[in-house]
Amino acid sequence: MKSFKKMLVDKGISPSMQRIKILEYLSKNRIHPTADDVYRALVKEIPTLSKTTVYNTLKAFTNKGILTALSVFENEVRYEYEQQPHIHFKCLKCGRIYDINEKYDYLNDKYIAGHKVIEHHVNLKGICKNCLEKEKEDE
Amino acid sequence: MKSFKKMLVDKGISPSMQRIKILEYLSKNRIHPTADDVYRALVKEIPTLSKTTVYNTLKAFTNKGILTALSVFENEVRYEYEQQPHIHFKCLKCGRIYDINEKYDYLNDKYIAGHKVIEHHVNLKGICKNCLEKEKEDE
DNA sequence: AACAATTTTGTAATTATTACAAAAGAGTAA
DNA sequence: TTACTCTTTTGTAATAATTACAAAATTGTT
Repeated sequence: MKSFKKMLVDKGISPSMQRIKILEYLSKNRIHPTADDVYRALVKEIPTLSKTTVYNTLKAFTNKGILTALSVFENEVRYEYEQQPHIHFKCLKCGRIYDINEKYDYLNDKYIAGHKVIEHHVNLKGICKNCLEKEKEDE
Repeated sequence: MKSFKKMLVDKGISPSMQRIKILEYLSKNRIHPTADDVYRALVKEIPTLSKTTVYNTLKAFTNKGILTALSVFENEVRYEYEQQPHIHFKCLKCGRIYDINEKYDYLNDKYIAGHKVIEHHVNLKGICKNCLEKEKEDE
């Protein structure tokens, strides 16, 4: 597996310690964290870490296509490690965001009503499996 | 056509002047406005209007299903007058949001990976027809 | 070691939104 | 009309996410 360091170099980003740690965190914690989540997790290891660094780094990674920024119905941005396009499901009860790897017809690079599509996001909202089961138990 | 006043009464919302004007604005301006857009447009007519009223009213209307709240890739909420489910397209160049009435397989009320779907949003990002044409002209 | 370029840090500012209590308005019964 | 209650609106202050920006630290190079 390609090291995070090498990955950054390949993308033309100089691999500082902070940047490597942030990338590593996103790769190992597939929980769609906010910038603040990333900061709170890493400041334990890097006590001098600054939020501005986190914001700058997440933005830079997103621009380079290393991460994807999500707006799943909330007014805070969440990030995820780049992977195959997939569906996001947000539970209205517990707030968790699930990845759903169902097939759908990607419109990326296609034209629709004359508009050129670059990104195609599918966001679902509802009650997740866990919460549905809990509801049943409570009956 | 049902009056805005009657529409509110039917939904169990007492039809104050502010509420009627806000609903009327959303109905007549299908531009996916933010709360601030609504405020700035209406404060001309209603100089005493408060932003809190706008926020409260938009939230109440959304809860009653009169409006839909969108998070189309930005960290600000936009609102639209309730209508058939449709696709949203956000232009990366001009920032405009277009409604696209293409057919797609609505997952509402269905189950996917055991999760119950209540809302299904499709958000596209790209370059809109207008901006594509302008790009061509500039060549 | 000295220098230049890059990166990180910390603080202040900005923006969207919410909390909350006082003021205003509307409806109703005496 | 007046008194009373309930609802809605208003205005201000607080919160939360994000950005701006300049100083400090780090890195690589001569």
